[in-house]
Amino acid sequence: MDNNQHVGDLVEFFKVLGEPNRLRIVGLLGQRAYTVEQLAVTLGVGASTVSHHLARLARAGLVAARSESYYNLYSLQTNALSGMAKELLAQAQPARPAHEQGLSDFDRKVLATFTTSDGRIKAFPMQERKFRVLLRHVLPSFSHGVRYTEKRVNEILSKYNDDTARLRRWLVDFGYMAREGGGGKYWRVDEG
Amino acid sequence: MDNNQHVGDLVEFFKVLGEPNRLRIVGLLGQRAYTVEQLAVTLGVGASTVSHHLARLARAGLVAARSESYYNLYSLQTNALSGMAKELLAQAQPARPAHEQGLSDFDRKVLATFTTSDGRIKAFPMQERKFRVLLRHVLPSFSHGVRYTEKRVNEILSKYNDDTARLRRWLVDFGYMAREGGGGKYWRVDEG
DNA sequence: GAACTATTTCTATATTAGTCGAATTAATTC
DNA sequence: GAATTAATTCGACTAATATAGAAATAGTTC
Repeated sequence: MDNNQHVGDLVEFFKVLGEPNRLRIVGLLGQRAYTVEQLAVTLGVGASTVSHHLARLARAGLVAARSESYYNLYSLQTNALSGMAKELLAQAQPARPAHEQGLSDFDRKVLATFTTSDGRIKAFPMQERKFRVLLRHVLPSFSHGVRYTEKRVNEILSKYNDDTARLRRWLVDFGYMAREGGGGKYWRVDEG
Repeated sequence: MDNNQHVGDLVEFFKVLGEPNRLRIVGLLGQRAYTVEQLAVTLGVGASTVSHHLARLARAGLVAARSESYYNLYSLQTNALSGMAKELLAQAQPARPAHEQGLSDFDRKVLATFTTSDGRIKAFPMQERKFRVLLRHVLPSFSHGVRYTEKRVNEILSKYNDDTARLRRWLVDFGYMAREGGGGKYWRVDEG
C-alpha cells in the first residue's frame, strides 16, 4: 500500500497543528497575511521562534510566504487545510465503506439486495453462496482472540437482525465461529 | 470569547493525533474493536505503552472501552472525529465568512448586490455610504504596517475589479490608504 | 556602495513526552 | 477463595522540540 506515505504526511500534519503557537498562527493567518514580527508581538514570543514555526508550517504546505518590500508576508494555504479535513471526514465515516471495501461486485450486489442502508439484514437468501456473504457481513463485529458470552453474541447480532438465535447458530454451522462445550463461550474462527 | 476553550481542545486534538502509534491505533480501531494486547503485537510495542496511548485517546474522546470477559475492547468514537473534521473544514473556507462576519445587515445587502459569489465587484454604487462598504470590503487584503509598491497594490486589487487604477485612487481619496510622495509606496491607514 | 532592516540560521538549554519493565490492580475461572 | 490473566500505574531513561539570544543572510533605501 502507498497508504504508509499518507500516514506519515498525516502524522506530520497533526504534529504541526498540535502546538499552541502554531495553531494560533494558523488562526491569525486565516484572517489576513502577517509579517514575522507582527506575529511575534501578537503571540508574545521571539521572532526567531516564529520563524521556526513558520518554517515547519511551510514544510507541511500549510502556509506560504511572499516577499514584500522589507517584509516576508505569510498567508494561509487553505487548500492544504481543507484537503486534510476532507480526508479526515472520509476516514470518520466508515459506516459502510470500511467493511464493504475490497468486496467483489457479487458481494456488493448481494448486500445491496438483502441489507438496509444501515446494514441490517432484511431477509436471508436461499442460495448458500449468497447466504455466506451475509454471514461474512456480520463477522467483522467480532474480534479475533476474544471469547464472547452467548448473551454478548446476541447483543452484537441484534444490530443486524432480530432472530439472533438462528443467526448465531448459522455462524457456527458454517464454520465462521466456534463454541465451547461447557461454559457456552463463542469465538471467531481464524480464516485461512 | 469562549473561543479560547475551543483552541485548547483543538490543540489537544491535534497533539493526540500527531503521534505515529496513536494515529495507527485510530486507523486500526476504525476497522474493528481491538484489545490492548492485540494492538501491542500489531504495533510492535509494549502493552503498557499502548495502554498509555489509549488513555490519552480516551481523554480526548476519540476512543472508548467496554469490558468483555477478560479483555478491554477499545473502539473508535467516530462522532468526535467527524465533529472535529467538520470544524476544520469550516475554518478552512474563509473565502467569504471571515470578512463578512460581524457586518451589519446593510453592509451584507450591499455586498450581495454589488459583488459576485467569489467576492469580485460587479459595479460601483453611486451613494457614498454604499460605496464605502465596497472599499472596506477590499481593505482586509492589505496588512497594517506594510508598505506596498503600486504594482503590488494593483495585483491585489485585480482580484476584485479590473479597473485597479481607479480603485486604488479611491482607497486613498476616502482615507483608507495613504501614499508616499516619492517612492510611490502605499500603506493601510489605521482605523480609529 | 554604505547603512539599515527584517528574517533566517545557529547554538544552547529546559521541558515535554514516548518507551520499557516491574509492580499493582481488577476481573474471571475453576 | 486461590490461581490466572489482562490492563493499568509507577519509575526511570531517552529522544524530540519549543524557546531565546547571537550571529549571519538577504533585500531595501538613500
